[in-house]
Amino acid sequence: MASGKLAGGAGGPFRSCANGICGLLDGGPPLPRLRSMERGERLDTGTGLKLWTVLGGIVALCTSLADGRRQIVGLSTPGNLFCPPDETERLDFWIEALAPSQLCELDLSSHARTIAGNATLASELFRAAQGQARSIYAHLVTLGRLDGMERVCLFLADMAWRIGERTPEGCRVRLPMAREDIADYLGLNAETVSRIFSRVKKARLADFRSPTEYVVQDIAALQSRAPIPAPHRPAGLEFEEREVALS
Amino acid sequence: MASGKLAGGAGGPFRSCANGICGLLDGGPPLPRLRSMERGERLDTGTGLKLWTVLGGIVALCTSLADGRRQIVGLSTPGNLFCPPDETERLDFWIEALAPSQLCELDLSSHARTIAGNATLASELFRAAQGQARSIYAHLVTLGRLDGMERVCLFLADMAWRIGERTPEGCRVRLPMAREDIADYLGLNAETVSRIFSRVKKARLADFRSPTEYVVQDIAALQSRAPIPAPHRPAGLEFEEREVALS
DNA sequence: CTGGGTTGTTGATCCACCTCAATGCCGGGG
DNA sequence: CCCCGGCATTGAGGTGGATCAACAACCCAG
Repeated sequence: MASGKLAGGAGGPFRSCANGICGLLDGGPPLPRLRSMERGERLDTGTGLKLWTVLGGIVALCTSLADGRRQIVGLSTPGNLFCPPDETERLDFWIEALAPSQLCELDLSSHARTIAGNATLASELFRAAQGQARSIYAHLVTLGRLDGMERVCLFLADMAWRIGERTPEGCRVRLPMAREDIADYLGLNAETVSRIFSRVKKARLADFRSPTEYVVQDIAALQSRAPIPAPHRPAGLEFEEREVALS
Repeated sequence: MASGKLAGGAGGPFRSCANGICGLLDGGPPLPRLRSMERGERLDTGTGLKLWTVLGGIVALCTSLADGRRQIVGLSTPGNLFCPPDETERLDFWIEALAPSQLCELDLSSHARTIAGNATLASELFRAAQGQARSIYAHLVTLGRLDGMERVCLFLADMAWRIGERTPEGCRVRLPMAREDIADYLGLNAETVSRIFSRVKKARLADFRSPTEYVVQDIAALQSRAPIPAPHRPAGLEFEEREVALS
């Protein structure tokens, strides 16, 4: 009999990651591995089931096409947990730091039997994957049906929720990624992103203090420029804070 | 002690769906519910965890935006298993038949405790969700980075793998959905889809015998028009055929 | 067979975004 | 200090796909 939290809690993401999931594994090797990544550094996801938590910075899950076009399929900011597709059916995925980042890797590939034998762990993983699917769907609709202005407003609002800090003059965001990266996430190109930023500023939806910093007075107004809402909670695979009783 | 198959097998998808998953539930009510849907008919996904298998026809998982734009986020053809996002965070999803279809619904919402207590079932669900995520990622890259011609070629090749029948003159496909539906799946509009079909025919990549039927000589050539491959296996949440020992 | 509704095709036009190119800005190193 | 490389911004011009509209093909009912 044991008990643990799967996320959040006093220890922060790393502690909870280690305490929560690892507590569910029966006596394997000490699993969590801490990594630091420079901007632009890539990490191969390899084979087998792995989970990552972002401790600091911002990382992207990326793919590229045969001709070099890149698409970022997901962003993770501190507190997010994510899990790349384990089998890459000729689409190769990698993890890339868009700014200096720290993350924690949990390699579960040698614990397939543990997972198959631990219902609590397996159903938590299932719940988490369901949550992740939800945010991919939202991104998919964004790419399929929204125009540039709508995509950018949604993105700026999303980043404000994720990493903005409240100040007396509004929500201040230090943008930790380049225009190129934003473009590859939104299915646009860097020049278009830059142009739309100028339009956003002119429309007073966000105030750009520098290329890497903006202040939003009214996040709701910003995201209502798009006909679907941005998630108020950070997107990505994430465990909710709740107790789970283990058997 | 019991044993079952989670998909495929002699009984076809319905039997396996009933035999497999239901066999994993401890004595609840007989769960699988058979539904017939007319073209255009919608089915609300409701709340709670539900799984569907398609027995015949073709169904789509759809969303729409505040201004009416529709996006089809996934297609399911016979043999596919799918699972809509359970919580619709202000994005409303529904299931829509694009042609007369039959499907089988498994309502697991009252079996949360069973899932949390049955490691085999929970880890199968997790594996299935992982597989579903993989196909959403592929679709996301399609919408983010491919042009119209590439999207359409990938789609035609995908449909050939899913529902084509081999004939001496090539792979013959009866297209069970309207141009509008294809457009909403590919993030285009109906006129553009029609125009691109004409280009595909002119390029002899596929031979349209009628608006709803085409023959492909070389599926590989078709999908190689796009820089990423179409999945050879039908996309969507799908259980592989394999035995699972239950405890 | 005929008429009406639905769906598919094709054309003309427009516009959002891409591409290419020039310039500006900033930080680091000699 | 200047120079240089990387990134952001802005402009000019081209294009793929959307929009609007006309028409053709087909299905079904009467």
